[in-house]
Order: sequence, then structure tokens, then C-alpha cells
Amino acid sequence: MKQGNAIALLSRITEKAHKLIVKELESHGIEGIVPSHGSILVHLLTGEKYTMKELAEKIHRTKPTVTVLVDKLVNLGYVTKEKSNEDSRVTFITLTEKGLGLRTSFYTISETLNAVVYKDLSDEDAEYFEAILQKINRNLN
Amino acid sequence: MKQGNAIALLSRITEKAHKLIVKELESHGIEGIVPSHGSILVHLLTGEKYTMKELAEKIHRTKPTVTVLVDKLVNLGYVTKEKSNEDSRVTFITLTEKGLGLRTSFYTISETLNAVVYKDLSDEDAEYFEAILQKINRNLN
DNA sequence: TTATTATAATTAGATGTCTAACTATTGTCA
DNA sequence: TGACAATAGTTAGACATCTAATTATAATAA
Repeated sequence: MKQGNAIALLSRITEKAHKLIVKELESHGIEGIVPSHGSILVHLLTGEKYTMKELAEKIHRTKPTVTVLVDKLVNLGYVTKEKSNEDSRVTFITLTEKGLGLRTSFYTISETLNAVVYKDLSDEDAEYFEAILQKINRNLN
Repeated sequence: MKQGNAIALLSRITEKAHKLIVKELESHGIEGIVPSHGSILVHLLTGEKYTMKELAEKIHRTKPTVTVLVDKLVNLGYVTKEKSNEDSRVTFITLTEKGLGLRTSFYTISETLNAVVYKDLSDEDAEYFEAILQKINRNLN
């Protein structure tokens, strides 16, 4: 029989990982950023500019939440907002130079996180694990 | 090579599971409860009475957070707070009759959640999966 | 015994997150 | 063309959550 404490464990792991990410960001001198900000920045680091609505879909947050998150990133100097010329309802978000400068740190932190999470896991275990995660993720749709 | 999107997936799964739990609670007529409230109630459903500090440790939240959560549960009529006689700094939290009445719903919801999460997983897969989760959880300590 | 330290809980203030309501603009259709 | 519907974004208000500070009580040490 399945024990069924998996979801509680998933929550714990997610929270610990988020804490580690925030700690690593701070050790890179990046303050005031939580994972949701990070998700926005990661998407923008592709070089694309995105609308508020697109960002909301990508990071799985509501539009009002994205308003708050982006405004903070503007205040921190990582992104800028500019109104579209074709459709003045639309706002485009772009990385600033300071925002572009995050790339290296983000890459390093991602490596660090994976090293910790996958520490004693073989490649096969890791692949199998992620396959099951994908399956569970689909089950929950 | 490990892909390393596992943490993002974990977050998504955790959030979807939490949404499902809240939806199931509502369909059982239990409103205004989020997973953290649920955790507190699950611990109290053992029959034990716990202090605020103990609850905070058990659900991995800070004491101020537990103050807010427990106060809401008091307002909803699920638990009561009573000061200790031996040490008047301490407050004990106990389930009310209404709180005790949650047991059946909680059990059912837990079964429902597991059925969805583990839908197409064999028992071996599930066991292996949870073992890896345990390992990752330890890695993050 | 009294002063200092430690502990339990709450309050204060900030922030991310949500839903609902609102504003402003664009699209559609009769 | 003009009225209604749809869409992008923000504002308002609520709540869970955190850290820091505060209150009240208990424990310890000089």
C-alpha cells in the first residue's frame, strides 16, 4: 500500500529549495528577490520582451500578482515597463542592463541547487524521478 | 545529464495538490481552510493537545503565523485555546466537537488526493518515488 | 533575594498572493 | 456608425507568512 505522505514531503522540499535559492541570491548580492521574481527574470533572460499577461501565464500567477512583482523589479532596477504603440492596453516588460547582469549568478545558483538536490542520485534515478514527477503533474490537471 | 527542472515541477505539483485539497474541503462544506490549517487539525486529530510552540514546530511555520492560523480556527469553531495552569506563558490548543467531526472528511480527502496523484503508478514506482523524495529532503537539510 | 537571562506568545509592519471590482482600450456586430 | 462585449492592466481588500520588537512569565545565578 502507498503511504501517501508524498504531498507533504513535496511541500517540504519545495519550501527548502526556495529558501536555498533566496539564500544563494543574497550571497550573490541580490536582495529582496523571491522565487516568483526569479521566474519572471529567468523568462526575460531569454532576451524576449513579454506582456504582463504573458508573464502571468508563464509563472502561473494572476495578473494582479504580476503587477506587484514587476513593480518591485522596476523599483530594484532590473526591468522596465513600456506601453505598446499598437495596443495601448498592453505593457511590455524588458530587462535593463542590471537585469541582464543577473545571468551568470542565476546560472551558478541553478547549478548549486541541482548539485544539492541530486547529490547522491545516479543519472538513471534522476531521470526516472523526473519522469514520475511529469506523470504526477499531468495527473493533477 | 540531469535536466534540473525538477524543483519547478515540484512547486507546480505542490500548488496543484494544495488547490485540489482546498476544493475538496469546500465540497465537504469546510470553508476558509488552507493547507496550513489542515496540518494543524490533522495533528490535533490524534487526540493530543498541543502548545502553540509545538504546533509551530510540527507544521514548520513560525509562532506568529501559528497565532494567526489558530485564531482563525478558534473563530471557525474547530479548536479552543486554554492557558496552562502550571506555566501561564503556555497555551494549549484542543479540538472542539466540531473539530473532531472533521476526521471522516479528512480521511476521505486524503484518499481522493492519493488516488489522483498515484493514479497510473505501480506500487513499486510509488515506493521508489517516495524513497527518492526522502533522499532529496535529507539532501536539503 | 534580586537581577539577569531565557522562554511562550502576541503585536506590528511588510510582502506575496488571491478574488472582485474597476478603468481604459480594442473588437465585433447589427 | 454606435452599442455592447472582450481584453489588458491596475486598484482594493483580504489573508498567510515572515522578521523584529514587545509583553508576560519562569528559570537561573550572583
